Amino acid sequence: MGAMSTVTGFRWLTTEEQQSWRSYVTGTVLLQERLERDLREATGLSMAEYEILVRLSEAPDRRLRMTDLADRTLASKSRLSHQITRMAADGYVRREECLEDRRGAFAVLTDAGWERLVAAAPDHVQSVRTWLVDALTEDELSELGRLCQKVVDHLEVP
Amino acid sequence: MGAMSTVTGFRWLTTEEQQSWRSYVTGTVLLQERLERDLREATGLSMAEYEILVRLSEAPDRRLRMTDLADRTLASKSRLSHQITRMAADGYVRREECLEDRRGAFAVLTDAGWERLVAAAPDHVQSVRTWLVDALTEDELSELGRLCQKVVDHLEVP
DNA sequence: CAAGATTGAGACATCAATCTTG
DNA sequence: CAAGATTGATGTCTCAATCTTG
Repeated sequence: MGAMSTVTGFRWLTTEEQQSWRSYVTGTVLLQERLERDLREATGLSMAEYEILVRLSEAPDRRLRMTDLADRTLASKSRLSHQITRMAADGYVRREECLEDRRGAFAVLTDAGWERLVAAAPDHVQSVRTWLVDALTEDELSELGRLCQKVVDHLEVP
Repeated sequence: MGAMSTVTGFRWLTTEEQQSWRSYVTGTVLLQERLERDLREATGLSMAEYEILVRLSEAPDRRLRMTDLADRTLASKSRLSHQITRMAADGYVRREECLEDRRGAFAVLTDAGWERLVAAAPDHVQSVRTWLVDALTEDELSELGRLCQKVVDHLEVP
């Protein structure tokens, strides 16, 4: 497709940019799949479920408003609502109504959910360490974090 | 959860490692969603479809064996097969049998598929440029690519 | 039996519509 | 009307099972 640039004047990616972009896509996809698979095999949880358990466990009274939880887990309200329905059926969370704002709803971590998280966390952390942290030097990991944060900031500001 | 380390001796992530990991997750998820949405709105294609069109367009005779195409698009055989079924129904690709190995099958890019790719490519490249390339300096993008490639190599070798 | 590929069932995501309360 | 949240329909992914040929 690059040949078109001479005709249209459109700015394609340079060979080096393409290469970086390719490495980025491959790395993020493969790492994501590996972590997802590790977690699933070790604990039966998906990353989405794990993230929800973590966020609730960190919150005061282990409860968060649905919108708040959706923001923190990078999920849409719809996706989160379906997910919470499933996790409530499994007994890991429950819904509670919000008294201050009657439109609102809380998702609350149950004791079973807490136990599930405690049991799963070491496996997941080990997996992140094995496949990401140990793949890079300390400085490289910091730099990766910094670059990703730059991308985040650029996405949110423009 | 970090408090457990004193009891169990398990090695959790340090604050800095956690921060890098968080930025990484947020960045990759948000960028992925943004590019997916941009492409969908501009062209009606998903990234998965776009990737398939690209890989086929680059191949000799615009055709690839299913397994080969699956590898290049980082998809499972199953996912690719379903996807090709849908795209064939839309007229962008067609299946052809393999004469050398009768178990095999080719996916072949149709003219309509080629036209679809040509129409979509500038939008997608612009989107990648806007949200990733322009968010970083030239050196930073190279470094991001290098770090991701290190992760890929580490995943494949261990 | 292994490799290439497909299929169907069930899990999950997305999108638009809906309902309720501010 | 906007914001918080849920729902149902539809599309896509995963997993295990299957079929065919090497």
